[in-house]
Amino acid sequence: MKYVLEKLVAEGTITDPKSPKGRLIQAAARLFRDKGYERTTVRDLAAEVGILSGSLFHHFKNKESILRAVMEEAILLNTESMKAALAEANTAEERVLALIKCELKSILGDTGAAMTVLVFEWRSLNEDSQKVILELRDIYEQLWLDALTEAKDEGLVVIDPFILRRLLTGALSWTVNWYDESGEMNLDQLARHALSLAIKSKV
Amino acid sequence: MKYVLEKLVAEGTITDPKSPKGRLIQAAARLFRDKGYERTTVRDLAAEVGILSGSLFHHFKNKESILRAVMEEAILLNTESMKAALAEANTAEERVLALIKCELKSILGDTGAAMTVLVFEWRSLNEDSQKVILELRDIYEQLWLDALTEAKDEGLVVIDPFILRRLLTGALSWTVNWYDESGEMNLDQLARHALSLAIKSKV
Amino acid sequence: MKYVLEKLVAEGTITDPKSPKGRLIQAAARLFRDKGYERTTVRDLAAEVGILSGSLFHHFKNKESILRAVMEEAILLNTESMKAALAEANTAEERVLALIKCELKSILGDTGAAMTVLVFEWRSLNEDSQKVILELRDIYEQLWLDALTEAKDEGLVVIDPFILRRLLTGALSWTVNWYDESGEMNLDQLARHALSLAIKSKV
Amino acid sequence: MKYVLEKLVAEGTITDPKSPKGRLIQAAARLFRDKGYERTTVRDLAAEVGILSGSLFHHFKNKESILRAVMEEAILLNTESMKAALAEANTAEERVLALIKCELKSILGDTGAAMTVLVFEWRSLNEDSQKVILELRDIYEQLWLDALTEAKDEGLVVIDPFILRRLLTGALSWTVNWYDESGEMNLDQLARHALSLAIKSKV
DNA sequence: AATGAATGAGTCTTCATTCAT
DNA sequence: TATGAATGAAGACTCATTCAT
Repeated sequence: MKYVLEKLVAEGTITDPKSPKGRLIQAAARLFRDKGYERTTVRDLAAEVGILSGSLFHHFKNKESILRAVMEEAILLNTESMKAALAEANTAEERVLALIKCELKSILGDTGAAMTVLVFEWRSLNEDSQKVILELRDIYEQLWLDALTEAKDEGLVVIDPFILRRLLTGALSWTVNWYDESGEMNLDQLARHALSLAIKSKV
Repeated sequence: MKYVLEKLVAEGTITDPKSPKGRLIQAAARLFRDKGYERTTVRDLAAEVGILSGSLFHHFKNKESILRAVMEEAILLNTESMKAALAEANTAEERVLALIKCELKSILGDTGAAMTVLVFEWRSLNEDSQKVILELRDIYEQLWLDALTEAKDEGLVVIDPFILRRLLTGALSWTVNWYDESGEMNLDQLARHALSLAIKSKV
Repeated sequence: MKYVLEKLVAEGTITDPKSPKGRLIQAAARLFRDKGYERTTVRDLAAEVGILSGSLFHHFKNKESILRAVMEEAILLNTESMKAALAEANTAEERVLALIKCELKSILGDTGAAMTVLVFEWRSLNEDSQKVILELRDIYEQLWLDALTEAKDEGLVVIDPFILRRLLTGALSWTVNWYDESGEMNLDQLARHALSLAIKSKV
Repeated sequence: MKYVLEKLVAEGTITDPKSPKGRLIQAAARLFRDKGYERTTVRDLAAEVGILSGSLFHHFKNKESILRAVMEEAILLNTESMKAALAEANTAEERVLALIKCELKSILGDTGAAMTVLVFEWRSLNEDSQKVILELRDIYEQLWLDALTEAKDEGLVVIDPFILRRLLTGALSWTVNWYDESGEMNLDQLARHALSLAIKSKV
């Protein structure tokens, strides 16, 4: 899975997380999640990576473009991760489970901060940025819709895939507010619980 | 159901929505949802109810206390509505459905803006306010837990009620982002879809 | 000495300190001294006498006129007290001592707050008010100058009465910052110390 | 005497009066004296040194810290000046005279505005700042007390040095309200008049 | 006389952004 | 690239004053 990140960095699709700019994006994701975009000052951001606020504007045009980068790179990375995971799954049910796991990982793992920001700070994006992110989001969502439609065709799912996806989106993204990875339920188990909501399988 | 609101107003538990202060709370809920708490200025709030910004501070100590009132009154009202709905349900399954309907109404109906604010602007609340709201929230959540535990005992639910509630919380609150009441699915149908995720009934 | 106050109240020269308006003036003197004129709000003033801020403006045209009343009445009262004290003194030295005592009483006694305000909040007075107070002050100061000039003529004082008065003004008014009436030095002793600075007598 | 200032600037104890920050402190002293701390806006301050109000907060955390700097630097400078003056005096009487001259210079000369502010705006300082200034003041006052005690021991002074100092403090600081350096009495003569109040010498 | 909601100008302070070095 | 002083618009909040009741 690490390959995905490396590949995207090599391609130039996303910023190397070890570069100054990459570290800034990561710090921003964390700060925006913890304090909110509006309450995070460019001074906070700069301090987090050890530069002064003025220097930030050598990397980004303005504050909003940092927010956009946070969101953009998170989606790009997670879309690619999903494709990789789907490629290794063999049945419809496996594919849905793979997507659930992948989404949970993106929400609860390294890109968690960015994913939370994606949900919570959407309004802070200007219209142009929203449009760009929305397009990326569509690609991502299409992977889900394809898998759920397949499951429906096989009788694993009873309700409309479109509605199911939306109920699942909420259920999964909300986990960030309660799931504790150091608790007794691991991420795989959580994924199976979620799957049990979505699918009537023999599990 | 209107009785619930009237009763609470009469008690003095929540502000009369037709009073200046009540209209301010409603306007604030809408504005905070649409623009975010930080991006909403006190001038915006005042303009919305036709007063000047300084006059706001006759009703509320500061901006944050408006946010708190929005959240507080929404929870109080919805808790009471839930109790009323539960009182009319006769079986465990009916009770779960009643709760789902009630929560959907609170999210998609009149208090929808306030409920969204409750989720999205939590961080803008100071610690004291958070504590107060958290206590109100506990009362509300206990109603859910009781109903789901009962359903589990009757074999209608397979996963831990605690986890189920949390998955449902996410699924239901997310509806605000996609459900269109003027579409072909009415709120009752949406509630039944959601119920089908939670419960293995003969439905 | 109480007669002086009663006489002035009876004449209508100063406000009865037991009337609402009179209590307001006294409260204002205290508040203006303790917090400063600017930092004292009309709400503070109103609260101190148990009314609401709006009601204040039935007694006084505006905040500044309260300040002016505080100063005006303090000078009027103290001027009258001085005249009474001078009338009872028989020698030049006694007269100077009488003035010192009288001024110390005005600074350290009931009108102390007002006298402090007179010194510290002078700039908060508008030009017209300043002119009015200045005229009252001139009358008061003439009493001093007459007594010191007489003492000079008798050889009790060596330096220019004008300069001496000014040095004394500072020395006496500053006592408000350090003199403690519950300490071991009483006001009479303090007055004699001050006299010893001013006069070369056989004391 | 100029050496004292230069030394303190070199040490970093006080701000260079020619630096932007130093000019701000001087302008603040003047403005605070003339209009009062509360009535002086940060815009006034900024305008006085030719910057915009926002830029002020690069030099000072807030308005109050400007007030504190005004007071702090004035005391530090005057304490040092006093030490230098004392070092050049040879008798007890000379030392008292040196202190009087020094204090008059501080009140009527370059630091006059700051010294006035020190007296008149004390209440506008927050508790912490008051504590800091009070400690500096103690050092300064000890120099006075030592000199007066010595004079008392030599029989030049009859009253308690502590009380004498306080009477003198008032007399000297009040000069700011009346002494006119362009008048016929120069500062040396004024100092001798003040000395004559304090000391029974052969003068 | 008293009330108290409303006014609206004014305050300090914050902060993204710029730019000469 | 980095700095950091300066900008200037905008924000929350305060407060003396007014006025209908």
